Amino acid sequence: MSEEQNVYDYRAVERAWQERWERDGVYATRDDDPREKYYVLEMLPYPSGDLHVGHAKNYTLGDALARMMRMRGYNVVHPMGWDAFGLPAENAAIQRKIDPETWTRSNIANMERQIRLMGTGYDWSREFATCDPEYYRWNQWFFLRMFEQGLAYKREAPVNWCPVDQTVLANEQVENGKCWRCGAVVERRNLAQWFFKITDYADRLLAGLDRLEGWPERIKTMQRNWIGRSEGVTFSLDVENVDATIDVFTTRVDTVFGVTFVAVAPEHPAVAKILAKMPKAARRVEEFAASLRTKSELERTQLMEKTGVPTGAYAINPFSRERVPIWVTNYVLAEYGTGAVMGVPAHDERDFEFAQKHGLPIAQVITDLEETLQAPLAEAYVEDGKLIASGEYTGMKSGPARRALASRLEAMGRGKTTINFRFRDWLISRQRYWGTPIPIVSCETCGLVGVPDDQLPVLLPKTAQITGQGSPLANDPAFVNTTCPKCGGPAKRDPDTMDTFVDSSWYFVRYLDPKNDEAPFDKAIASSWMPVDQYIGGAEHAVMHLLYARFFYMFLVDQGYVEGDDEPFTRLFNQGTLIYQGEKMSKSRGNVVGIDQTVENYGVDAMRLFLLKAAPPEDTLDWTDEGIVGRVRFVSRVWRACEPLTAQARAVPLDRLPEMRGETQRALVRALHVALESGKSETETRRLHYNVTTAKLDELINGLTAALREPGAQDDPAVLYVVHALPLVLAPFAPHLADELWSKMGYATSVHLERWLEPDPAALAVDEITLVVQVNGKLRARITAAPGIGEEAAFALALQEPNVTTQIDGKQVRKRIFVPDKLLNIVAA
RNA sequence: GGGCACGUGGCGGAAUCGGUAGACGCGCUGGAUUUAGGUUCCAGUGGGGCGACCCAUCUGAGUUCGAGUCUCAGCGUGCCCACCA
Repeated sequence: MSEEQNVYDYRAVERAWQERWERDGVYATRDDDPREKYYVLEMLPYPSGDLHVGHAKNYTLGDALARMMRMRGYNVVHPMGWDAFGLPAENAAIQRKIDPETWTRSNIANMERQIRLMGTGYDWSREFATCDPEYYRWNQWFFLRMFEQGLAYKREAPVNWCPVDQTVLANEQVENGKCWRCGAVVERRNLAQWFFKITDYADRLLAGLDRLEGWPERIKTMQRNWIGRSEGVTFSLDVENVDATIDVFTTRVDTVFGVTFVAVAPEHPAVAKILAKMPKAARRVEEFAASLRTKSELERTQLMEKTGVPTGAYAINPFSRERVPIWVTNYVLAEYGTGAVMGVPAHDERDFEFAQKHGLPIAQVITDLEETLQAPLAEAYVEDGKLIASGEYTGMKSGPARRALASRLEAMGRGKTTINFRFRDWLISRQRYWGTPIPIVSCETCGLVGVPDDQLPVLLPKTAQITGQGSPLANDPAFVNTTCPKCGGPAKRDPDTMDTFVDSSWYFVRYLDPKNDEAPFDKAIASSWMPVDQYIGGAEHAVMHLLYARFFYMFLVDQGYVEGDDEPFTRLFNQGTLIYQGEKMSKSRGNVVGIDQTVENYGVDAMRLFLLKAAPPEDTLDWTDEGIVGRVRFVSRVWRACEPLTAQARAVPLDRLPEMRGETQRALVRALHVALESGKSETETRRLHYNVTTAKLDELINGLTAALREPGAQDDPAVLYVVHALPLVLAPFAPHLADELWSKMGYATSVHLERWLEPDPAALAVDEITLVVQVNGKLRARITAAPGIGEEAAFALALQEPNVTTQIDGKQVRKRIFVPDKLLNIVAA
């Protein structure tokens, strides 16, 4: 056979194996498999249209892990589906007059084709799209269960409104005051909306993080910051001559003697009562409030100076009995704490700035322990310290003073210790079409009534007009007008749809029983597979999806739908993003490298190997068109080295080490076992640094190529042993090449159903080691010795090295540090 | 402004425990094969020096027999949060 004919035809080989895997159901998973379960999951993709190599990076890592775990003897489930609801489909409908469903389904078809093209080993029998009525029916069903529990509720509140997308947004979906989707500046509006009471789970969501040892620390930190727990006290201040009290929350009650004003949000309920008694102030306060109402949250918080107007009323400090003015301000948020704060300019930066601007007194009541602080303060002193000018509490340190003052407030019946959270309930209603309809009917006599379970799903109406003007469901009388399930009278359907993050909050359980039409999933089946052992996805979901899904799953466990731990994702791996031409690869930047072209030009296995090899998976990866060439070379080298020997190789058994004639053979077999060891340890430690394992594969192929140059190599048992084993070690990373070689050896079943070889300590052992000799910590010689050489013998050998003797000549050996098989350090002076 | 992470050749990166810095790949240089180009194979490739050697992991201190790795300070980069009382 000439060299030219032995070219690896990756296009034909890869296509053939993908078809065969599909036909033979190689990646289908059974519930009754007795092996230990392992659930690998990549975050559900949104079907935007086309995959690029950034997606491929994500799926390749999950696939390599799934294949590795399967070969290590686990019953692996590795499903895939589609996060199919969402705004882009609706925007396509507005711009191109395409039905959102048609647009979405065709994107799914294309992306599924591309994922199959990548040879990723999913169990496609579990696939679904969240826009399937068979799926979103159960969103509605869970919504109703939450509604019954009071965990889903409707209330009017100031909410984030995106003027471009014409819908409200959850707090988590507002980034720097702008819409996470379109970037428009978000407005505040008072609207009646549906919420999930995620704040009921605040403590559990926090406590659970401490148990998630397999999560990146930074994601846990982000969730902790987002939840934002703070301990303090809430107490009430009387308002002079007005029948109202103002509650304030503070973490620094030790500064309470320094209160020189009270600041309230314009929306605070006490404001109206005060203005009724203060007609002179009413006009300026109302004007001020009106000027704020039209401002976006962004302008109100970030771009504006701290400002406010006095109400003319005074509050009484419960400790000092001092009268302090009540101001309406722009920097106190109605939605956080009590919507009012005690103003302590001396010890809070915001209050300091506000007091300076409005000429309010600054009363220092905390000093540093050395008492070096001089009044007047140039800036707020916000550290803990020692109380001064604080009545009977003067002289106490901040910590004890906080406890003493809190007890006193409780004794006075004026306050209590409080835990406050920064995050709010999850706003889940959207004034858009392409989502799960909220299964609630509003009846004039019965109020809000849940749609009965046997009438689910509430289907998205095909009749709705999607124009971008107003809410499509609200504008569709055929959908809205209905009868009340309770009294039968005329009623209206809720015109909103659910945030698509509801869809992705429990999909990972549905995969386990995807065809169930009597329940969202079978309890026993779901409980046997959950939790997800390894979840893989980007860090952009740290405080959205990953928080919502944890909350949702806690609810599922509480209600007994699933049994077991209430954390759904045991381990989380955050993939790094992909960089191309100096920028993050994305469709909107127009710098994407497509899957189809890459696979056509280089082959799937080369693409996978490059994505695994170029950087550790958590790092950002630079895609280079030159870099992948190295992997194409690797694939060809494997093929040229192994293919001619496939017929003979199978005769050399893999259950024991082969005959090894010399050091070349020992080194070659060792290189195989080093690669096996690397793959095993990267998987077991969950570090997943297969970039290192692929480097070991390079060394193995370099060794094999070198060994094949020696005469008689074609019949060398060590060479044939390595060739025989190679498909097994390649399988997780280059699955097509591995199966092709395996089948050429005469095996009838896929290599992916075989066991990964255990690295053999005997193969890894070396018969000589290099011992580093240092003098005073500096490298002076390397000596070759047998493993396990003793300190005295090593020292004797070291003294024969001229570089060592020169260095210690005329000095006294003070000390010797000996690390067996590694190093001898001679300390001489 | 706060928090977290990171800083190693021309480039991506390796060094999992404090113990040979730069594995492996890309690129580059030279050679063999080839009519030529490409492919493939071989050798070389951090800097300095003829040399035994010296210098080198952002900068500066420190701990240690020994520091890319630990500590402190500074500089730089990235990400997240940002009037949260």
